[in-house]
Amino acid sequence: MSDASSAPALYRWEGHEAAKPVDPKLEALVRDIIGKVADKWTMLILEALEEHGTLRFTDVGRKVGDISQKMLTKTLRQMEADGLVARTVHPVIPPHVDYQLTEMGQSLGAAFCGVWLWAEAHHAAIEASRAAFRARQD
Amino acid sequence: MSDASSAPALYRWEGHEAAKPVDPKLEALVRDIIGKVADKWTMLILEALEEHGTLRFTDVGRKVGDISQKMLTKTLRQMEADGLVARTVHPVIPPHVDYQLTEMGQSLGAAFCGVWLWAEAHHAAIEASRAAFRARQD
DNA sequence: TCTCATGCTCTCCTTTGGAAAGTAGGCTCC
DNA sequence: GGAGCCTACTTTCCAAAGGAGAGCATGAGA
Repeated sequence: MSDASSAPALYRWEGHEAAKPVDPKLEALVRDIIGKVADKWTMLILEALEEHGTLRFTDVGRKVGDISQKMLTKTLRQMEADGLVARTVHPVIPPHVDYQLTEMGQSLGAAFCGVWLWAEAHHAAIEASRAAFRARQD
Repeated sequence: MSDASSAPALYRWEGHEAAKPVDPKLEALVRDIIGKVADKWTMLILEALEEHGTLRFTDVGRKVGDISQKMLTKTLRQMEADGLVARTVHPVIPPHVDYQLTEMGQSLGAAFCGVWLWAEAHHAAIEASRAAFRARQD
């Protein structure tokens, strides 16, 4: 992905576009996916569904924690559109909607597993870094 | 942090609480780390530094792409505070500042590697899902 | 003297996200 | 028979996050 080899590589900040020898479509798409997927709520919902299997709307919110209904709706919709979760509506009164991970959602959950493990493994080091950084600021 | 005296914040919407056998402190901390780390810009910067080694401020911005200087500064500062990147200031004129991943940053990059691979492997399926979802909406 | 280079910082304005109230509609309880 | 109730949203209003672009410091070179 090194574009420094032959491209002038001008600043995006100044209105130019960097010439990239990589397929720009794929690049943009992967970037878009990362932008959607590397989201706090997406990760948290993914984890909740991975852990509990099938959940109803309110239960997802409960497992995730401090999420507003708006973001819960929006994120679930986005995940549904991307094929990460399956949404099953039972046409009963009162409404009953189930959410569960698709196969693709499960594979993404597996991919994120390493990040969770990393967070659990390094939280002490991170706290130490933050304290040191704070001290350094004075 | 946890508003309930002895349980993590659950059932925020209705003010109830559910018994979770997990340590709420660790839970909150890991959640905080995920909230910081599961960020579009953090991931993109991490990837840029992982791929190119040491980069200067403007180069990071160039490699990342469409990032505002404000977010670049803010995200780099956050990553520095968390011990993910090392910031080296060479006191020359004009200013010269280098950024590179710490060991911890590299390990996080490795943890995220699976997500990048996932994104590259599933982008076609995601696009198909989106198209199908869009069609379903009509 | 004037400009440039670099790593920020500041200001202004748009977009995003949170809190809470509203909605649909069959069902139960009085 | 009508007053809620239940659940999955939706809407409204407001605060916070984020983007665009200009400004700043400061010595070197033109």
